[in-house]
Amino acid sequence: MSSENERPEQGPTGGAGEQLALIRETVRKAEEPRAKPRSWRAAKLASGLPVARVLVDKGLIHLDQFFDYSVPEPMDEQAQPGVRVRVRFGARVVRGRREGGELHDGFVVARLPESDYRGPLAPLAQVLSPEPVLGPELLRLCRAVADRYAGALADVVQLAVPPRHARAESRAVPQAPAPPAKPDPGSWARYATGPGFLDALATGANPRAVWTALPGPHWPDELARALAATLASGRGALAVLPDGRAVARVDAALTALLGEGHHVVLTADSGPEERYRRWLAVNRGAVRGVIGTRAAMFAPVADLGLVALWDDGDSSHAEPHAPQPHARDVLLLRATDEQAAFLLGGLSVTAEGAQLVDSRWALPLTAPREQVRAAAPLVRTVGDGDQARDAAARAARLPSLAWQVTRDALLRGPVLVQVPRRGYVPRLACERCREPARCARCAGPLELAESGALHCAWCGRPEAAWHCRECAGTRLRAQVVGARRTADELGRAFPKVPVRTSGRDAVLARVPDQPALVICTPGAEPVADGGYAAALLLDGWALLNRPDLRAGEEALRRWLTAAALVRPAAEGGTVVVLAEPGLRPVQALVRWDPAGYAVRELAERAELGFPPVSRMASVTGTAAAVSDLLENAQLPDDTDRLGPVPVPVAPPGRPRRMADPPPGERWERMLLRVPPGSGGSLATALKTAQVARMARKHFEPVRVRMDPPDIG
DNA sequence: AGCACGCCGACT
DNA sequence: GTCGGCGTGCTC
Repeated sequence: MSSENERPEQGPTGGAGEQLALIRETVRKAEEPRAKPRSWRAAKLASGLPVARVLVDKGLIHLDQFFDYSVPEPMDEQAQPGVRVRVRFGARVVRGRREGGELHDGFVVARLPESDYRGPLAPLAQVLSPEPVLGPELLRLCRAVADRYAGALADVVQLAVPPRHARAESRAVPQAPAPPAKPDPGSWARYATGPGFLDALATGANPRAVWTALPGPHWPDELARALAATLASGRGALAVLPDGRAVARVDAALTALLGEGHHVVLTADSGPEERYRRWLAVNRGAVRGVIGTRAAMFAPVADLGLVALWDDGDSSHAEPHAPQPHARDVLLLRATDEQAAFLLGGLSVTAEGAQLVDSRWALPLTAPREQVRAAAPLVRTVGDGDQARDAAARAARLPSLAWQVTRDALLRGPVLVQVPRRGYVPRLACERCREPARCARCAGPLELAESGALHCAWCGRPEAAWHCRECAGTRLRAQVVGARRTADELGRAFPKVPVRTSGRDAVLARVPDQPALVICTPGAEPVADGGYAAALLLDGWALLNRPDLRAGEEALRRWLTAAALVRPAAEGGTVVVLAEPGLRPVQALVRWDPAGYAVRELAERAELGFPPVSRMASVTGTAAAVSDLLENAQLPDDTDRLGPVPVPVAPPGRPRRMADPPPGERWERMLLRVPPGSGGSLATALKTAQVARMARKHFEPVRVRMDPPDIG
């Protein structure tokens, strides 16, 4: 959209002099040193479509407007829709004399015969490159994502189009290979509708499925076969995975299936030039298969036939940059808009996945029960009350069952031990009565430092002599212990067994098929060649006690991820989870029924009016700013307003984040909730009100966020 | 956002 | 007279 200013047309005030400065640069660049036009319009312009509509990268992006520029004749051919350009922006009249503004980067979004802007158009300053990097299809996707998230188009474009690298552009890309042959179903045969799904992809149809993958090592190959089947139809295929290790596994599987040349990998760790080179190969249509991490969700695959997303519950699928689009939503938009097949796969199922099935938008792609039984390990639970009788088990802080399983399994292969990540360590509590340990001064939660010293997590005050307020007990209970301590203690308990760790800063991809204790935090589990003999899931208490809507779903997801690396029960594979057996996520793990869990989770959320059945938005800022925005927003009639609640300030020690109020300011947050189907109008209303606020120059900031992730 | 305009009161 | 507060409008 261009602005619709109805200002009276500016007359030819001031004559040639005032425009001269403005056109000088363009004229020089266009190598027309003699041109002396009396106005911008009079410059030698492209004859057919002399106007370029431009998305200007910086400045005013909140207003989400395009700006029209004239196209100097020498740029006519190159200034096609999608190319990067430089324009002068912010020009103004200073004492009756126009001064050219700053140079900004932008993208041509359209060429037009004329502009609806009633004023003189400035010329494009430069075509940076003739490469059409923001083609009509990608632009439409960015627009749809911006609308869905009440965000600005330019913000989304910045996520979708990688930074330019001139050297990569100058290199030719190889010719696109002929479509490969249709792959065999392989282990898809284990799923009732698996081979049929591949057939549909290969014949050019657009099936949509929510796939509950069987545990074990086969899912990367199965995902690769779905991509290959789509490529066999002559169409493009895109798969988004949560991290580089998962990408590497699918890449290896697809390369084994098709060889080189049919696909590229788009991840951050290939470096900016190489990544841009691959992205260009996709954009130019030379490669039709893409496997990548989050940013690849925007990959401009030509003639897209399939979008696939693996493990949509993983938090890395949520883009951290504004407007924080989620890969699942972006791919859903693409499947609908670009009429592609859709495959949402994972070892677990999110409530969102269950909703796609519930609404009949997608079909479930699951294996029959006997296949699940054949592939899954035996899962045993250990409740909180079980005490270790064995002295060695006590020393390792393990219940006897966990101890026995570990000892037996270590004779047959590696044992995976999943421990909570730092930061997930729950609060300390009184050993006797379980009352949470609180700071005597500010009632903040107490924390145990690595040194063993006790201090308050809010005010930082060291606590030298804690005693329980309820029962006057003096002993604390650390419900879970950190990775390092667990590693130390297990190592001492099994002195002949090597201990390996895999965590945030040093993630192991694989471990060999030999007895070893493999200690890891959730998400960093190495794959064991031949499968683990057993797994201990020690973080149940920590995962399930978080005050989060998704705590149960997330706990189950992490357990399934670890447990799926264990050998099937028939081969002795055993999983021990330390959590109360009566809890729903624990039962779902024991029965290995992630889809059933998700269905119940969805039903419960529907009943409580929670997302994803209802849609929500959060509005954060000072009380005055929040109420101003909401008063002026045309919210849907059935909007439910929850709050406001005060936004907590950043605790001392933690660096201030964007979502934290600035020091000394008090922010509050309103939650808005709408019934199913009204999410779009809620986003539109908030966006419109936000734009109006900006234009009115009320610039006390208000943060608008669709689908906020952290609702309690 | 960022910057120049203009309309007000207080000053050399 | 003239300097400078900040409220307002504009950017193709």
